[in-house]
Amino acid sequence: MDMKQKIILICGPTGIGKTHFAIHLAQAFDGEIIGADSMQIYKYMDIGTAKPDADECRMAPHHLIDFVKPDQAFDAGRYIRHADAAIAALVSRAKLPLIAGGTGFYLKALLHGLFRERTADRLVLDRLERERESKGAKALHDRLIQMDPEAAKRIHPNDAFRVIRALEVLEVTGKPISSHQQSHGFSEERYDTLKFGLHMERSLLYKRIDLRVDLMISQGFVDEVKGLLERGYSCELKSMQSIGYRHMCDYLKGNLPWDEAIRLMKRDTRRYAKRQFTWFRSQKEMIWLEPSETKKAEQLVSEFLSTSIS
RNA sequence: GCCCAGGUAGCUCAGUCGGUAGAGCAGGGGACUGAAAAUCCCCGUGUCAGCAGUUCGAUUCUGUUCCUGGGCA
Repeated sequence: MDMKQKIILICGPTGIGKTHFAIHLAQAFDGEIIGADSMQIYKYMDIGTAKPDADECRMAPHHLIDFVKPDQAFDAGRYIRHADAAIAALVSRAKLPLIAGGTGFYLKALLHGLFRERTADRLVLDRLERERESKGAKALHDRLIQMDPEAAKRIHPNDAFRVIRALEVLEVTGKPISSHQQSHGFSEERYDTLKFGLHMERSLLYKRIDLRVDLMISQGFVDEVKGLLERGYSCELKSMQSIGYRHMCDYLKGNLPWDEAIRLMKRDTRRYAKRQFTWFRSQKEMIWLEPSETKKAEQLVSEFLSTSIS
């Protein structure tokens, strides 16, 4: 029988201390860390994404970080392929893979796969997007009601992003997205996973977030964003529309006064952390720990590694 | 000490010609199948500062106490 590869997963909201926690386990179990973060993948975006620094990378090697240019397309499907390869490479060197990150969708995709092997059709998406601009989101949703009532029921008319995707899938594959989703159902278990979710009192986390934003500023975050613009990476890029980067763009373009830019950057980071909690809370078999409970985590990892699948 | 203006949601305030109240911001909950740090949905009970009085009924009127800000001494 084929045994699924054992991996450790560490997730939690931004700023809670995933990196530190993961490094601790990596050192304790001869492991290496594979990031699961949709923004830390980008080169030149270091301060604002809170990438692990040189010291931290020395303490434990990190993978899937800092390897994509800010204007290159990336998505969950590509993430799976890279992560699978990284896991296989670690296993071949007898290293324990520790997946650490805050992008819930990437983690879910890695653990359960996605319903189809092809990437979204950019041309079709763009055409639908233009149609939304001229006819409105409601018109697209009305069409979805006709063509895929099942999906239309689950997607809110205002969520143009998902309405467009559903129409694109229908057009490109000839099958409604709802039937793809139904037959896939995230039922596949691609790895044997021990899942840690880090949590702490909300007000405490928010204080840490506010402090971390101030720290980013003192580390030269504004210059980092200026540097990106000088390299030709515009504010319209998806990567540059992320938290912090979009706020600095607005400040540099004169759309926001400094204090307001900082205030909004902190607020939006807090809201992001809240959304991450919502995402991770709904995941099954999550072991919730405080970031300081590394001893307990070690114990659980030991037990996990000593049991074989039967 | 005196005079004036206030004390209403976590914050800034609106309002009730007497029938127990609502905006913005902050915040909370949720969704999520190849753009996910994105995208989208839902959520406002709070001794209307305390006490007493008038009234069928007071957060609203009256008195008084306390607190805050400003002015005069």
